[in-house]
Amino acid sequence: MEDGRPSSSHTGESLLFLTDEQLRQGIEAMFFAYRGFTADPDRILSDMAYGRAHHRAIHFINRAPGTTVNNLLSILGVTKQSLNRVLRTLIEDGLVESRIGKFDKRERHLFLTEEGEALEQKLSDAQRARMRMAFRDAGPEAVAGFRKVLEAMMDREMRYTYNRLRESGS
Amino acid sequence: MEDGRPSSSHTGESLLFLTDEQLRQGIEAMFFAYRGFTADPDRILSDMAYGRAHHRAIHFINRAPGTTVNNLLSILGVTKQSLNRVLRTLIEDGLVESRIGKFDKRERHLFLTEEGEALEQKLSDAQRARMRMAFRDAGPEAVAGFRKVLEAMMDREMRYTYNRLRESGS
DNA sequence: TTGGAATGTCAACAACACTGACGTATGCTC
DNA sequence: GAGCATACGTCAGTGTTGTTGACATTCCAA
Repeated sequence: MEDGRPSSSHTGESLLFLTDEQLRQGIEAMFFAYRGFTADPDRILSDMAYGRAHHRAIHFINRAPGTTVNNLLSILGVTKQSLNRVLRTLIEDGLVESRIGKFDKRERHLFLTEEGEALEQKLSDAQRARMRMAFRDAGPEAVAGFRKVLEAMMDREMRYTYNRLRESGS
Repeated sequence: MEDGRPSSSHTGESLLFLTDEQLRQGIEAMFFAYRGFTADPDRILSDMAYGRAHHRAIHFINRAPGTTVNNLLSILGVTKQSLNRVLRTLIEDGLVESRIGKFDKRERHLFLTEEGEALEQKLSDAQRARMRMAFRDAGPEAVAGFRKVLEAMMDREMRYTYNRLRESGS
């Protein structure tokens, strides 16, 4: 594969990555990589009574402290009933604190407790270690491409959310 | 972010993609992109009685026709009970055919029927359309980097499986 | 005061994963 | 041929995470 021709045809070279076979390989790469991506936190969580949904909630509460339930809902893309079940256990277990809004008292602002931050750290350490390894192995140019393709693959609203988090994060 | 220094320090530039903030953004990119990645097939499947698990089975049976149950099991990384539930419905509905092994009669070799191929086509058309768009928007160099990072993110066995499928596919 | 928004909660259900146990057919080895 | 291992299927139970639908509460705003 990789065509073999001595890189003469410009169009041939620049469109090769759009063949069905290349697209299929991209699809499979996403599938297998996502498995690796979630494997480490999943292992940690399986010992406790928590799952991937708890991880996601903890991640984004840590990322945007004081976020409202509604906001978190739109980030995670699940129903409030589904999120509520997760949030309730996290609050009961003392990992998340829910404070009534100062201005709008209907809103609940979510924060991690010290204990919650400790778990977040533990989970994200594992996940970042894998990401760091992958980034290091692949090199900076590859990482830029990785981010570019992933961003192009998101739905519009998700891309917007993603970029808002990026701005606030750094 | 982006450090601000006038790109003099080579090490600073090439290691910037390993900061915690950059790694977190990589993690979030994976999360949001995977949502987009599965969104289109999910929409199609939600109309029928099938889910993501059926899609995965159909995809890999199409990709490696005649694969055994055990082989499919190791590709998908689930238990045989979980796969069996999915396979049973697909066989009952006439999308998948299971043939007894010619040499080893304990084995079952799996194939898509015409109807199964039709659904596979429909699902992968949607998924490839998104992948094609993302690849086109990002450009060939980005695609190469995307693949490089994803491959580095896989577990070893998955990387092996992924590459074996690549060889057989093209 | 009435309407709407944000939130919480209850109930029922489905998809998809898991473990554990058991059965059947087949293949391999001694 | 006997005994063990392998490949596959199945039954039963359980857990996480998602969904709808219905309804209550609280609060803000017109």
